[in-house]
Amino acid sequence: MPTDTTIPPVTRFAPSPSGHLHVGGARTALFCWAFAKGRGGKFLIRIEDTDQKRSSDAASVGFLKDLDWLGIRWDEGPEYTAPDGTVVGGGPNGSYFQSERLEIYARYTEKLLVEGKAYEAWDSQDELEAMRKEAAARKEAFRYRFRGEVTPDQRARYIAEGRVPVVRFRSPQAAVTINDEVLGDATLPAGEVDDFVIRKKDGFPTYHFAVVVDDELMGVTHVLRAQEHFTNTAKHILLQDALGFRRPTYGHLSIIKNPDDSKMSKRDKDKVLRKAVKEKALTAPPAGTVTAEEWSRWIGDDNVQLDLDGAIRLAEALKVTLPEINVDDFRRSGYLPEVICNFLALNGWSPGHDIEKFDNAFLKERFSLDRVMKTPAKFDRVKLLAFNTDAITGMPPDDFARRCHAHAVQYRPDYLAKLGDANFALLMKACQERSKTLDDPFRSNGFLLVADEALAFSDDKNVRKALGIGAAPADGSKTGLDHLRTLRGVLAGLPEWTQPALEGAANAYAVEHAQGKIGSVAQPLRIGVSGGTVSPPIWDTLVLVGRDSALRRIDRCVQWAEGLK
RNA sequence: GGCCCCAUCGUCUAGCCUGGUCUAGGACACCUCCCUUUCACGGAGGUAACGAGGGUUCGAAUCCCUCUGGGGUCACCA
Repeated sequence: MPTDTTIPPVTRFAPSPSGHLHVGGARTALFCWAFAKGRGGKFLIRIEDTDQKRSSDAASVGFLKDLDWLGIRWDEGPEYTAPDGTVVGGGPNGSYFQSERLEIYARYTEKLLVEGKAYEAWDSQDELEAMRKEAAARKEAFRYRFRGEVTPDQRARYIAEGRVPVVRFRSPQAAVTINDEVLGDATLPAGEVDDFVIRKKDGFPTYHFAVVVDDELMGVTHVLRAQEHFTNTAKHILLQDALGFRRPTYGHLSIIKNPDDSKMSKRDKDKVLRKAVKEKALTAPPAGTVTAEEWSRWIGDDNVQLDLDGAIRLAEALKVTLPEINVDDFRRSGYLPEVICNFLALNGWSPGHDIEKFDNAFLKERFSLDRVMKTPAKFDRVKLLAFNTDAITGMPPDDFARRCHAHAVQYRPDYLAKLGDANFALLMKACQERSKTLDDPFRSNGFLLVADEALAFSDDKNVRKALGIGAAPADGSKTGLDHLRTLRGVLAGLPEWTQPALEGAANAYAVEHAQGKIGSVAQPLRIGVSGGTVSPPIWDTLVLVGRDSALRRIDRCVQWAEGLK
């Protein structure tokens, strides 16, 4: 069925309540948004909270913040006030929380009941289980079918027994053809769909029923959702026909996988931690990570997830890196929202013509269902990082500084407190071309934060080599440590502590004492003030650390290095 | 297991619908070299794929069949 381009499409993103937006969900939302907005249509959000076992408090719509951060805004849906004060959401189609639409579903359930297209079923869980087992024994797939009329007498008896019925849909035994704009048409043979439940014992509709009713009432024309729903679609089509509803156009999106081919999942963080715990054979939580109670609950059940803060603390203690799974994880790691969108879109869609870099405006303009991939994509974080690096190094310096500052306010307040405005600006200038994320200027320069007395010098191969420890030059020439010692005095006598002054002095020194090889004096200096062999350009680093601190640190370094011999 | 879907470099993909221009293109990763005060950036090269087998055709990555492999789904979860 070709897409009717004359009517502005309406799409929706309909997740179950969640505090965090998962990468896969983000892509679905992005595609829904791009498809509708690129065609003058509407994009709406609906919360599928018909499972009472899942909490649905305010935190359940935390993912709206992530969506907004990505630059995806909805025309209708839950209300949300963006950081810039804009109020998003609302709309004429009633509550966008399914749990608040119960009377609507009841009306349609009643209609089907009256028309004989649905019926009450009184089976208990145990009885259903027995039927399933029986079918399994016969090596058949279990499909629930109408089990005969229940007489008023029987009904009264069931009620007296305290049974509560569910309502099941009397599925027509007909082949169902699903028209899918991504996968193409597929026909399920007659009898594949059983008499599934549409109203649960607790009175709530099942997902299948609520979805069909809401999509009709909200005027949804295109349903773009994860491929796991593909088979469900037959149920929805049958229901739409029975209710006299319009059939939306479908498009089923492939899942996103981890590099190891497993499905990308919220549990991946815990998986990494469990593996580390097992490898280290830990039997108790490291101090300051999680409580003993949380630990035992978590260890005892693979389905239990640690809360984010606890997981982060544990990861630090175990020295493992948690995989980024949620949009917010990537935000925290310093990825740019426009890059996330770009990359996400590339996982499953391509504009062709070897175009890879584009923004949401382009995506909106060019997105079409016929170019959506049918195959699952592996989420390649390395390529994402490369994209992020390109975006960051290509950014106007002022933008970089501004966005890093915003990032620091959120996630690195300690740097803001420690560095003054001038030094913050200098750090930005020194770091942009070597940063892959907005977080890199902070994450890789921890030495700026520590007290001089607390700076740890790392005893590794590169440090030893640069300082000439353990392997003094055979020709008797000076070691890095010798240079550092002498240079300390030179620098201490400098009239001013600026990059040109420092560079000039060090260069003059190198020409005179190190065959002009600036590297042999720069590295020892770097180790002296940063504790290691990696830092921003040395002259900037020296200024950032400051004269007094730099000299103190060099003294400590010399002392430390002498102790090594 | 039943049913449905899918299959191009290690990865994301272009090409497939409308067979020849594909000795299969791009990007990330990887390797080599260059640049370099560290790290990173950058520059120049390079390795690398049509899952297998049958057809159809003058000609197939492109069309058909089989096999193999992968995914999804079979809940009073969504």
